[in-house]
Amino acid sequence: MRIVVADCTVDYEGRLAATLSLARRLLMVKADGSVLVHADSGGYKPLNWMSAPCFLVDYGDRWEVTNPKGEKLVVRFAQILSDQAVDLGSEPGLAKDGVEAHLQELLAAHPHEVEPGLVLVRREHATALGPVDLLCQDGDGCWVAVEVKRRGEIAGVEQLVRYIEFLEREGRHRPIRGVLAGQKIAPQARTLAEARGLRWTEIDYDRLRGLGSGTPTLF
Amino acid sequence: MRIVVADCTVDYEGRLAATLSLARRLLMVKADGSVLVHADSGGYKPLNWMSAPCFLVDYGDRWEVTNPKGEKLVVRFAQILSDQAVDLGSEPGLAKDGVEAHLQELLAAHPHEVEPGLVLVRREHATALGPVDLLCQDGDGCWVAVEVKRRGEIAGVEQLVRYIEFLEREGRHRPIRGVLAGQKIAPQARTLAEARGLRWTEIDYDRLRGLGSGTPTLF
DNA sequence: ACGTTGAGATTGCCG
DNA sequence: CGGCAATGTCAACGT
Repeated sequence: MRIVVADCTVDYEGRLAATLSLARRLLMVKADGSVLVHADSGGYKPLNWMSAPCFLVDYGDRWEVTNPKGEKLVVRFAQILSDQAVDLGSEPGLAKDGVEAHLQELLAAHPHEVEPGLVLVRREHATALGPVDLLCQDGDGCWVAVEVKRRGEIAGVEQLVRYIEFLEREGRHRPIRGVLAGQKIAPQARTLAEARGLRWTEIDYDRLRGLGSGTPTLF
Repeated sequence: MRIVVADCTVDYEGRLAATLSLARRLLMVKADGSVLVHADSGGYKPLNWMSAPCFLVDYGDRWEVTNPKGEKLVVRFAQILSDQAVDLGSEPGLAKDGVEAHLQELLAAHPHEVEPGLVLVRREHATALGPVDLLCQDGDGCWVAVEVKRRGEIAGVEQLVRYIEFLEREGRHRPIRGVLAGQKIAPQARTLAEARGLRWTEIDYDRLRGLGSGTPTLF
């Protein structure tokens, strides 16, 4: 990686056009060729960047970075204050815990947390439109399709509607109704779900995690 | 800004839990307190980070970064190879051109570019499901809801369907039909739009920009 | 190879 | 201030 601190202007032309006027900034050139332009604030996103694969030509007073899609980033230097090269080696990678997959796993183990009386029949039930997260049955034998989202939004409701429509039409799981389950369900998603005749429910992830991922103890 | 190159491990606990095993990485501490952990590849996004507002305590062999929401990032150092402080000053800011807002503005000024004979009645017409980008009428007095997208995809079609349904049911704008307008309309979006009885049209942004944003000259 | 989906987002707008 | 949508997403996964 190459780390440069410099007074510069930056111009990007590609998906849109974006310009940075003269100021002091941090530039990173990663081993894969990608270029990042960072200011001293503004969160984790660079002001401007070019993602790999791309090609950098260093003219000394400016960099021209292009990629195969025809996008172009030009950095013009007024003054270079620091220019440092370091070899970082390879990255062993990031391990994550607590994403949607975990929520789905926990709800699969505890379907009654979605709705009392619910029994899991199949997880990731395949349809032509994609997999239904949890396919269940309630105490009356009615099928229940559960869509699990970390955060439930309108797109999740639409997705669930498509599954329900498909399963209704396909005929082997009738009657069927749908439930959107998530840590948070957005107000507009609630409104749309209700308008579409679907239930929604907010799940307490911490409580659920406390129940464990195995079969719950009965006594 | 403080720029550190070091062999380290990183642990994050917050919205989720994420762990990085020992490797050489670039750490940035911005003036607003935010911390970024970058590898030598992987696009513009850091492996791990903590956004401002947050608070860093430097114990020499480790950093503990916390924020008011109770999230925590811990960096443990095995070896620090470089530690550099630079003053970047303030950032004059990024100027963008060519995003969805521009396209909508231009189409509001030139609705006939969406469809000949179209007249704009209201921009950003509010409904309970969200604002309709352009509410127009055609030469026959039929209402036309126009959804503007930089890139038209399936979600845009679904969005337009919801608006049409709502406006139909609500009754004050009947009859009504819908048009999806964008610089590019994805093949799947075209298919779905047609299946749903909606029109779609691709807009030549450069040509539209040439027409200007004011009222078009008649003669 | 391409389409789909999820993600610790961030910003701006508007109610 | 909160809800909501857009963003030059990006990466992983499945067909």
